[in-house]
Amino acid sequence: MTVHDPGASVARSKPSRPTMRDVADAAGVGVMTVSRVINGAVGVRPSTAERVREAITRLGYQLNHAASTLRRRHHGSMVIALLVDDIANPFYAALAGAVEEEAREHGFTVLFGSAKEDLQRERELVQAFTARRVDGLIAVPTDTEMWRDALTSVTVVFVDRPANGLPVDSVLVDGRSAAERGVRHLLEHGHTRIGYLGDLASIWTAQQRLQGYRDALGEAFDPELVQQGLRDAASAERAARELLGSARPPTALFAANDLITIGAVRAVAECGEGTAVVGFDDIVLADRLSPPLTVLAQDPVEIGTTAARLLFARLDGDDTPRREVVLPATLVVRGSGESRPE
Amino acid sequence: MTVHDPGASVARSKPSRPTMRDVADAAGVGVMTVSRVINGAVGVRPSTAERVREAITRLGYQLNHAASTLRRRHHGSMVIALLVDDIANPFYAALAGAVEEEAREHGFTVLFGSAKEDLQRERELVQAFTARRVDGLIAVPTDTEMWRDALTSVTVVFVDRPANGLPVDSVLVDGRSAAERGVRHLLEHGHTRIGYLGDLASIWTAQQRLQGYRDALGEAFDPELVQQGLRDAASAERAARELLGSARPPTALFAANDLITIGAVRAVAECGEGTAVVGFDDIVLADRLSPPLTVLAQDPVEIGTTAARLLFARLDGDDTPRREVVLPATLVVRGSGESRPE
DNA sequence: CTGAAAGCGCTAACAG
DNA sequence: CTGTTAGCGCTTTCAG
Repeated sequence: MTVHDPGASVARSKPSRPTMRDVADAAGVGVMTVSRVINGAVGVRPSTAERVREAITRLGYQLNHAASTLRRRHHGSMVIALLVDDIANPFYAALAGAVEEEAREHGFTVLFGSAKEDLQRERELVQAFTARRVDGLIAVPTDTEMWRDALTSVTVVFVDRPANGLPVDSVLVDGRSAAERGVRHLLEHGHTRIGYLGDLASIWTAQQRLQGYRDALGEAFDPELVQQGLRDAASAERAARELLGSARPPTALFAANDLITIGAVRAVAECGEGTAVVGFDDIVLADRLSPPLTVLAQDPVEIGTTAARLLFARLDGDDTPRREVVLPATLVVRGSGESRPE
Repeated sequence: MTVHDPGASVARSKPSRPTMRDVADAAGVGVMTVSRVINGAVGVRPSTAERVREAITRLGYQLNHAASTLRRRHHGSMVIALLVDDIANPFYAALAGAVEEEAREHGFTVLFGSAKEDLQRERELVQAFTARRVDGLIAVPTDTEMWRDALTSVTVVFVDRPANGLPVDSVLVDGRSAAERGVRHLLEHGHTRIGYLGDLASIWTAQQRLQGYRDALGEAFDPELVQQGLRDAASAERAARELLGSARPPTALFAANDLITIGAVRAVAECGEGTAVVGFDDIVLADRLSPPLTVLAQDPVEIGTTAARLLFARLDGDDTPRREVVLPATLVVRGSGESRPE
């Protein structure tokens, strides 16, 4: 025989929660009265409302949101979903915080998922979100094509990747211009051999940034200085070491995102003393590194806020033509990009 | 008259999605057959199943998860929620990533919310989560008391704060010991006047870390060197500057979390040259600061994974007595904590 | 192997 | 001001 100590044992097999019927019975009223009290008691006698409220707290009743939205057709689930590459990346974490804040102001709760640049996983997440009938979806899409179906059932806003003709709002950053600006900055300081460290070539932002790099270099572009497919700081560090250890090493490095910049900084510190670095995305304490890190800073909070506002405007009935908001990334000069080659 | 270009205009007023009835009619079968096909067709003739599947894809049907869990009592919503202080904080972002990973392996989707140390907000979030009938909840609780009700309806795991007698599993970090270890490290390098920079005194982890600081100092404890209530890097920097600018400034600083450490590093760099620093929580590129930052590193991924595993074990039926897992924070010696006072 | 009826918890649409 | 009836989309139960 097993003895359970209710105080020390974790409550299992949760008792089935009280329903509206239970509350109605306890208060001696009909279910509709309870429903009315819960949804902002209009047209309920104060004394009755009070009795109902008392029964609610006494029974510990809580509205079943799923059941309620099942019946009222027009009112949505009041949930939006956020689909990013990886929530653990500080950039997306900051974006998520901004989206949550905006959602909260509209009374929405937020689901999230990290696709990790995996198509299968992205599909599963979108599937899970739509099955849960989210009212809106803010996403960093990997494969634009698979989104066709999803669009028919949920309002979507893309972030970081263009709509490709799909009827969706999108929030982008002009990474091409920014990268060009960053590489030009290095050229202006006398560098001619500038290494490029980038993420997967399949990612739109990676393509844009590489394009900016090429545009700045023009004739001087040398494919031997380009390393792509870098998904984390460790692989970026390896790639940077490789470039720095080659026969004719670059005198400067352009790192195409935050994780890659971290790897580049490590590599330069350990085997590329004096190599200039310009990174895409700002990093915490970048100003306290030695040398202080020159970066092209995106504003994840602004991106998230903008995307969320576009989404909620749509949910509030805005049916104007689709919009594409392009935000800038600004060059923050701190030191690492201003050293001249020997 | 308004002309809508369906290609360029954002799809509004989503057409009501096809139901199981629609699929059944389209396939010329009853709804139950459709239901059976969707939930792993056992006992359905292959040819019939095929016709149903065809209708499903043709109509673009998607199961309404809310409706389905409404009827089947025992099967839950397959959603868990994560309640943290602030998802934008890299520490919680990493934790969230770990929780999501674990959830995905169990087929669960994750809701999240940031309470931002605001009781009202925490209550609203818990309310929203339970109304959505989440099966589980991983939370960094602000006010342990308000959780009593929630516990009756959902399985909860606490992170970063103790259960206080509530029947909940919890995952903690021994911040007292870690802080004591960190401060002792400074004492061993000759520091006697060590400033303390901490978060709100109401937060359990902040209390623990302050206690560790006091334990290490013993008789030498001086309340004048203690600054609390620091909620972000900016306020931490101000507080640190104040300590460093005082008549008898400390020769070392103990920063009680990641955000505070960032502020402390800034303050030291600008007006406390040579002041030793030990920070709680590791920071990206901490090893590349000058001097490299000595920290007490917690492992957010391990914390998140552990919490999620405890939760899913409970959801899978584990009804053993409640557990309290205590993880360590390890001293990582890098340089900023080893400089000796002049 | 398949379908019809009942009902999950709630709200819309009517009655009183 | 309040209650009754129907039914949201689905699964359970039970009868073919």
